[in-house]
Amino acid sequence: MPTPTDSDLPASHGLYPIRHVCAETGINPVTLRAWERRYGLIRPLRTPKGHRLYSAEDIARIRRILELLDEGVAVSQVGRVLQHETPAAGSSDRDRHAPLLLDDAAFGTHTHRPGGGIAPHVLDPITDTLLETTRALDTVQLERSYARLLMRHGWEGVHERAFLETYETLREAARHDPLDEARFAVFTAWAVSSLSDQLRSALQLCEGPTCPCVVPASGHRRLNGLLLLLASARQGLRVLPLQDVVSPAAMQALTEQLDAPAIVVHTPSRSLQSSAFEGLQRLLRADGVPAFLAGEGARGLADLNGPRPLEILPPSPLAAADQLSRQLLDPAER
Amino acid sequence: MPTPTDSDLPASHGLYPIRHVCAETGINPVTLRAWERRYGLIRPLRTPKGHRLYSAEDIARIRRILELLDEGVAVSQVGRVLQHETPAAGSSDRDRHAPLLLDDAAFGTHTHRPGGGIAPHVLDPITDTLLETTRALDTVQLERSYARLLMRHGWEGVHERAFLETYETLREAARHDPLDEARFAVFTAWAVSSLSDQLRSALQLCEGPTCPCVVPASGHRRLNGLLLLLASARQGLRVLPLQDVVSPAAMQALTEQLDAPAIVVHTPSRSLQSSAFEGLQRLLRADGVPAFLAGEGARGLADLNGPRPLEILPPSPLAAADQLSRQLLDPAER
DNA sequence: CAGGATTGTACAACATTTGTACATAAATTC
DNA sequence: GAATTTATGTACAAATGTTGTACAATCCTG
Repeated sequence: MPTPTDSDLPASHGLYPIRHVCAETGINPVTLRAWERRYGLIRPLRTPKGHRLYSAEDIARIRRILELLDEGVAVSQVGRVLQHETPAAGSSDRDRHAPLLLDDAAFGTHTHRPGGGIAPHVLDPITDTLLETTRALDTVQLERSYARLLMRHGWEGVHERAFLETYETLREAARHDPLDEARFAVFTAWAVSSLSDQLRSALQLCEGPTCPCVVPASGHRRLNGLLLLLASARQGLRVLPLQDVVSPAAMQALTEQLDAPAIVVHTPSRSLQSSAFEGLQRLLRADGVPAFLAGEGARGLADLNGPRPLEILPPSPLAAADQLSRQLLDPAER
Repeated sequence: MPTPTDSDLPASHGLYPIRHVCAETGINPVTLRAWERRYGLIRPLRTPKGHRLYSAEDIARIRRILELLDEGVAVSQVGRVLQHETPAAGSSDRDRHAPLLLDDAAFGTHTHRPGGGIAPHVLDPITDTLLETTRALDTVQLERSYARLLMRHGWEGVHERAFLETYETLREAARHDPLDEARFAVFTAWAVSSLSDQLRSALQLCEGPTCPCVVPASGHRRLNGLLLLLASARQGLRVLPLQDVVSPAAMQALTEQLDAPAIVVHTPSRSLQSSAFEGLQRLLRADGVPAFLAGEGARGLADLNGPRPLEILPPSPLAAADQLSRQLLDPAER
């Protein structure tokens, strides 16, 4: 067994003690340890007694860190950058340079990997991307992927079809595999939050009369409702989102108070507690401003006869939004 | 349609502190902050402690702003121009740069609104403001008011008490008056959306292991759950929000896949369909990583004996988040 | 020209970041 | 076994940031 040469490096193993690394890079050992402790920037191997052993890659990584620092990146953020620079490196590497504690297991390698998992290729390529990214269960990654898709294909391009298609595909897959169920849950949560967010932004730019919209609070129609709201708001229609559990009385009061020109009601899921469902029926049957019926089940609700004018919107959220805004917005302002 | 630059978004995912941005662009940090405060020209990300982090895009945007200023455009108008220039690129971006706050305009210490105050002053003044604003049923205004409160009292100041107090007050009022029910619905919808949005932003800065959190999908505990998630994320804990309808199997799969150090379960509403409720019980009874129980009813769930370690969190969402992050995050000098 | 809004900057009071120092214990080297 | 190096935890301090408030110089506008 060759003893490590005294003065210099045990280069035979390619592993260097901290003193060598510091001499090489000019960093104070204390700093190097602080980086490791605080940000997990480098995670050297250890001797059985705990002494650090840096590999050549570690040193290269440190050099890269110095570059980034020089560039002005905050030390606390360097880790994130590096993580994105070396996404596909072997998972062992990833473990080693993870932030402080353990790290997440998978994260979206997301290079077009047609050999991949769940999705057959009949699907829209956009859907494919979304699905692929969702597999990693990393919402931040999902966010990025989504932003990129938006940039490439435009809002309509992504939401015309792919968005709901992704949702449905995942929903289907969720039936068979618990992990897919988890993916479905994560995607749904993210989607709802993202759409709500966009809705809020879009509404800031809307003017004109407010139009209360009753949309499903839960269930698989929820995204449809949100898409309808968002698409309408993007056209400039100032919608006011309400969940389908509001009482008819509240809706009436609201409509009056706001002097709303119309209300929109999205078909609720069948599973909705019948009390709420009946509430909606009662609302529609009551007198008042015109009501627009959205969603696949709209036709079924249109039979109610009452004094309130009812109008059926197309099943596609985007198309429905088009028609809505066409009828409710003053053409002069657009 | 060929995309002009199909190159991926920012090659550098670096996030820069304000000092670097200022050195780079020559703007006084004070000015940069004033632009943000007054016109929302750039809305950088924030570290959990509130330090600004500018992305490469942000810097590019600042350069563009300087160009416009040079062209003679008024600072106050730059936002409008930019918004027009960048039409449909991710709406979330639009939100990030939306104008929001007022400035030096001395908004009085909220003594009396000329519109006639109804709320008795036993309530927190912050609550009072929120209630007052909610009366108008205008979410955009609510947004502004909220932003102002945040500025004045800080996030904790607003959410420690006032936020939920407002919610409960409205919920109570909703029982008696349809219009108040409508207000309650509007406030809730807005609150959920706002908190979700903040959560998404906060998560972008979180590192470390992902911690799945089961929170109520609906009902009056929903905001509690969201607050817990958000407060935790603000401390740097990378939570993964899941609604309380996920199956135990999915949770197990998820936990394994992510190699999560623990799971968090917020007490569901009693009204939760018993199947889902039992699912949670089953999940808690199963073997696995430690589970933290949050919410007022946590104590009631802790009796289950199973192999999984259970720990009860304080009922206040903020306090719970504190404890959570203290136990799950690396104790390195925070 | 007076009164008001715009807009860049200054300052105070306080919090965070981050490199480094120190004390103590343990390992390594000679 | 003495001298040196390292690990770990705690602690600091200087630089940097943050918010709220204030103010002066401009620029409008009637």
